[in-house]
Amino acid sequence: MSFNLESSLRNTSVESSAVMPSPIRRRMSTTDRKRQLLDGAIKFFARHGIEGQLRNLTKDLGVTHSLLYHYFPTKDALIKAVYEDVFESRWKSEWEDLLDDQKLSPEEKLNAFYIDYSDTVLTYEFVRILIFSGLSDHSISDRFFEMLRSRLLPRLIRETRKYCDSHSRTKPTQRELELLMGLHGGIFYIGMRRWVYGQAIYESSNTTTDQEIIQDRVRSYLISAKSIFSIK
Amino acid sequence: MSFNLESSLRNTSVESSAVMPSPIRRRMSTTDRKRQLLDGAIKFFARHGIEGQLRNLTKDLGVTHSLLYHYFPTKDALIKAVYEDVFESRWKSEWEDLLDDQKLSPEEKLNAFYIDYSDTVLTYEFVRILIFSGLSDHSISDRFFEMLRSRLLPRLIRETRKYCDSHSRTKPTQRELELLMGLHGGIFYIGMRRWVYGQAIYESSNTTTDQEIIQDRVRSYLISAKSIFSIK
DNA sequence: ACCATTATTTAACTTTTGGTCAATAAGCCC
DNA sequence: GGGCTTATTGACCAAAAGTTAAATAATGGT
Repeated sequence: MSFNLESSLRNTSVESSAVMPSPIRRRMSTTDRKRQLLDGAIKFFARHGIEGQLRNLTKDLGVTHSLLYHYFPTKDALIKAVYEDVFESRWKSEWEDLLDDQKLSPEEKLNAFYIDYSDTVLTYEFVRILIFSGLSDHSISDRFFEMLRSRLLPRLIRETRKYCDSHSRTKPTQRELELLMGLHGGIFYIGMRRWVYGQAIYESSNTTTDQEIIQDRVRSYLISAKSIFSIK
Repeated sequence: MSFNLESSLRNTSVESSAVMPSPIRRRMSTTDRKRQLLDGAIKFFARHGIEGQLRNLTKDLGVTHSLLYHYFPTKDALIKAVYEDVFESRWKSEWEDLLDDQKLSPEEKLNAFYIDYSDTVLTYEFVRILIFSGLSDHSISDRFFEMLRSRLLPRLIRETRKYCDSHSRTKPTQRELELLMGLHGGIFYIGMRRWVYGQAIYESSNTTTDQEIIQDRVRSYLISAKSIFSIK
């Protein structure tokens, strides 16, 4: 219906005038390109949210936005793929093995676990995408927390009890879980401050590292757990 | 250019056929309507993010989206007004007085403060809007954390030191601040779980309340602070 | 070196959406 | 009750943004 004359003129005149040597059209293998688009989408949606425009996403990658539709039928499908990928690539089954390791003390386990957990989970992409998901449809956040709840929390409580000289095998109480969530949330909050609120957590001159912070907090958690739960 | 015939037909036929008695046009005072629109916008943006469509926002309120432009010149102005309002209405200057109160012990102060802080800050609207702001432009989140950093954290550290039998007036160390942020983040995480991840924190059958959780965590924080900082 | 395949682009269409404005009518004052 | 003010609407516009289809051109196989 509408001619859209001006916009056609603007597009061609500004960017790709007939004189310019047209950029070489690179043709990649299906799998490589799909991977590249997915990685780009992860980075892009992490920054701009899932409402980010596909045209901008592909502009960063040097391809047309139409190309997306060769690999993903709709924007929703792309977002879903992003969620899947970011979730799959971050969750480590080794965490369970680590927490079950017989040779480590409870404190060593918690330290090792939360240090590695922070390294893999508290990244720009993951933190932001997890929160974007939570704010909209919960699609990954639900899965993530289900894994946490069923596979990690019981082990963490078990180790906490061990530290407190208790070997009870009863179901974790609400109070135990909440104290643990205090630690867990406090650690996740490091990622929030850094990647959501944009705070530089500590000055570069300072030698404090994430590791030291986490070790302090784990120690703090265990000490107080002992103090609170050991007293009958 | 385009007639848009179908859509006109669809709109009128579904909703407001000529036979229907046209809904009475209610005329409110400027201040009342503005307040109502602002409140609606807060709720709406908290749920859908600032990318939510104005037409949907006003549909919930039973008015046309054009009416918004009678009160707010642009969408950005509305968002800014939402940010202002939600921020202004939540920050309590009494918190500083409370933490300076001479008659309370450090533990009582921290408990009272974090219980009230949770009640006012850890609401659906505030938590989500703060995070939406952080994810996009930081406009309120920066202001909020600046208030926190300059007015609350020093007082909280001072009380922590008092609890640890130290009356040092030196600038809070990174380590002290990080331990405190562990508590603070752990408490904010309660709101995250509830309003972002959509988790019911504890079963209704359970009698554990937010108050008890917070008291546990404050106690845990103080105990471990004493244990970590008192040992020379 | 050519051909077939298909990755990639160009150009369109459609719907959505922020924003404008003249027309309408609710409430208030006399 | 009539008229004035202005809150409210409805129709509209233009740009944004998702989606599609035909045209183009890399690449690999023969």
